[in-house]
Amino acid sequence: MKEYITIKDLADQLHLSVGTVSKAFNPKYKDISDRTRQKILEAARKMGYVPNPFAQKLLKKKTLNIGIIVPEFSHSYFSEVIFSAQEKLLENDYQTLIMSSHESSELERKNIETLVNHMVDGLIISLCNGSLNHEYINDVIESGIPIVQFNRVSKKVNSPKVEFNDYKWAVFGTEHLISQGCQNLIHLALPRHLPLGHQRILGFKKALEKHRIAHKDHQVIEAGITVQDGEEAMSRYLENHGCPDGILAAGDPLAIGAMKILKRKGIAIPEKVKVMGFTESAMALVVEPELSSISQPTDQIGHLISKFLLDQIAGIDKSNEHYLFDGKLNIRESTSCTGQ
Amino acid sequence: MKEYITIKDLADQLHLSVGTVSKAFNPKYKDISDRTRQKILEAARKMGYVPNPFAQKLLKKKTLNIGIIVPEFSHSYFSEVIFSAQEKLLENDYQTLIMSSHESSELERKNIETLVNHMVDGLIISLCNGSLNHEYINDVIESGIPIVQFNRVSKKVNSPKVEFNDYKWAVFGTEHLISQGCQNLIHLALPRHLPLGHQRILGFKKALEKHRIAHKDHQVIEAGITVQDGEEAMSRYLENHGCPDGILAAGDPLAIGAMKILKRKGIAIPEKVKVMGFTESAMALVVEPELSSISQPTDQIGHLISKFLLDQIAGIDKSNEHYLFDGKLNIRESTSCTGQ
DNA sequence: TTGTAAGCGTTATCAC
DNA sequence: GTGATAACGCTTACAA
Repeated sequence: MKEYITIKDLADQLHLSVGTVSKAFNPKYKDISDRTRQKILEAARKMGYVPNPFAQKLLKKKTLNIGIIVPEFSHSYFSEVIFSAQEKLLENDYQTLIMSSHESSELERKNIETLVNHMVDGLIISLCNGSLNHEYINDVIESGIPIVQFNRVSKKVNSPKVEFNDYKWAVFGTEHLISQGCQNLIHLALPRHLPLGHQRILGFKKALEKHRIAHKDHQVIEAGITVQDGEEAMSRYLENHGCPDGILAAGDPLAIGAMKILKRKGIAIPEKVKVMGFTESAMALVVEPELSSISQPTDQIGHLISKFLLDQIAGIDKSNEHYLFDGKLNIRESTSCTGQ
Repeated sequence: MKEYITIKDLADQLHLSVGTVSKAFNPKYKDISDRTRQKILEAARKMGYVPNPFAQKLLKKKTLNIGIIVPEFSHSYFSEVIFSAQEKLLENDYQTLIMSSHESSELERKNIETLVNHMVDGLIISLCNGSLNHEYINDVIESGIPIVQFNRVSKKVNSPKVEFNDYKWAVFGTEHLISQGCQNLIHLALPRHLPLGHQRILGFKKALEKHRIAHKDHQVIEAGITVQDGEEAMSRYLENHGCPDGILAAGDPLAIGAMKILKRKGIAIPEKVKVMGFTESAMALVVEPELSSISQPTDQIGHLISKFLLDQIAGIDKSNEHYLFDGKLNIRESTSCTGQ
């Protein structure tokens, strides 16, 4: 066990009282001579003094910890947002406790409980697929722990929300496909209970209507999340309805799954069918042909969720905030014949 | 700010002293009647009492915090190891503080300082590329904070080490290529100062020697880490030395970069050249042809590093441990003509 | 300008 | 069996 220098050690060394030494570290105390302050700071540096954060946390009744819960962090979207949030929080002297629910509502609940038990002053959360914890989370907020939701949010939870403008960018993505000549489009959608998936569906339909392209219900397929989900949905669709000429996937993994099946069947991308991803990941540049996708400003998202949470903690109410970020359409080979 | 129930609240409520209440929660105190203990536990449950961990940490001089520093966590290898380590540590009542050095020696140093100042009881670390912190880390250990190294370790740091058996599996990987008929092999290596990269180089050479395949120095190329590094190295090699018939890349990204260039030049994989990755990532299944690679048991790695650290904290010396994990050779299309 | 002392929520050592 | 009290390291109002 490491032995740390305490304020008392410093005080003894310098023949001062602990009170005086403590004040030296806090600029708000002007009632201390510059000379003693310098002497104390100097000695502290030399002896390697660091204040005991637990004593501070105990006294101040603030944990200076923030919990972040995400459904998974193998996907780079979440690791990027986490890194950026952590950076911002650290600047404000907050430590970050990161947990993953692994898309399990139960584990999500356990994680929240762990963090709420005195560990954190606030919580940043992206709900897992099929989360049943709305009420519990509202209780947590009620009890005095502010929460910020991002990415996968629930309207039932009364907190600031940070999302991507899924509707708008689903329109843009679809319109890009249309502009490339697609007329028989499908949308590989996320599980229906994810609101962000719903917005993408609405955006897809809106674009079709705007361009007066008739469409039927079966053109929106509730596929899932993973590469495998994409494969299965694509296979099923091909069997039942033949080949579309444009696909808007609600996520890169879905798009990649679909591409696997198409390539296996010898259907040329982008000549016969154009494919568009969503929430760009590193994989977009690895598949062949390279996948057009919509990138999200993970850096800005991380900073904003931190800011909202810090505001809430400071008593500035942001619970009605609902910020929608814009992204970028990255056109690559999978949607542009000319790009070939 | 959330208001928590304290031991004092419980004591007042039950007309008992704080001392008695405290003892009720710790089974080692037998000098308390079963009836009062039950009464206390009951009341605690009802009122939602949870002990304040900061008061405990302060008193016990144990923080029950562990720091984990990795060079990046967008790569799934690290997120998997972290998740598994966190799971094991949580079982033992330890919280995890996760930080990323983003392959920067400076940020790595700052992260270590942050964690040390937050008085973590121990540190798990995978060094960044080009880390200059050996001495500082040894000082940290010297000061009484145990450290466990994994994946990217340095011999100069005196701590338990957990690695993959890079040498052995580089031999296996290379032999697989040879068994598929390759005779003109190259190795796309990691930066030279990474010991794990060095082991893979030695393994590659060993396999060639064992099978009496002549080779020259230029067949081992210090490429880097990223997809782009792989592209550049491959381009350069093709220009200067023509096309090899087998490539062992020291990482999936390098392999994928090389494949991009080969495909662009119209060189058929696996017919003309076979490509093998290392430390399998999700990308292996996304590229085309699917990439043969060597997978690592991230779960077991996470558990073992946690165990080593907990042992060190408990005073059981493991500083001379150097565990080498074995992996699995996953053969896919990129190395098997028949698989086509 | 500096020192004193109470208190944050626990645990553990003694009395009673 | 239970209660009082000191201690962990720090901050802060108040006294000197």
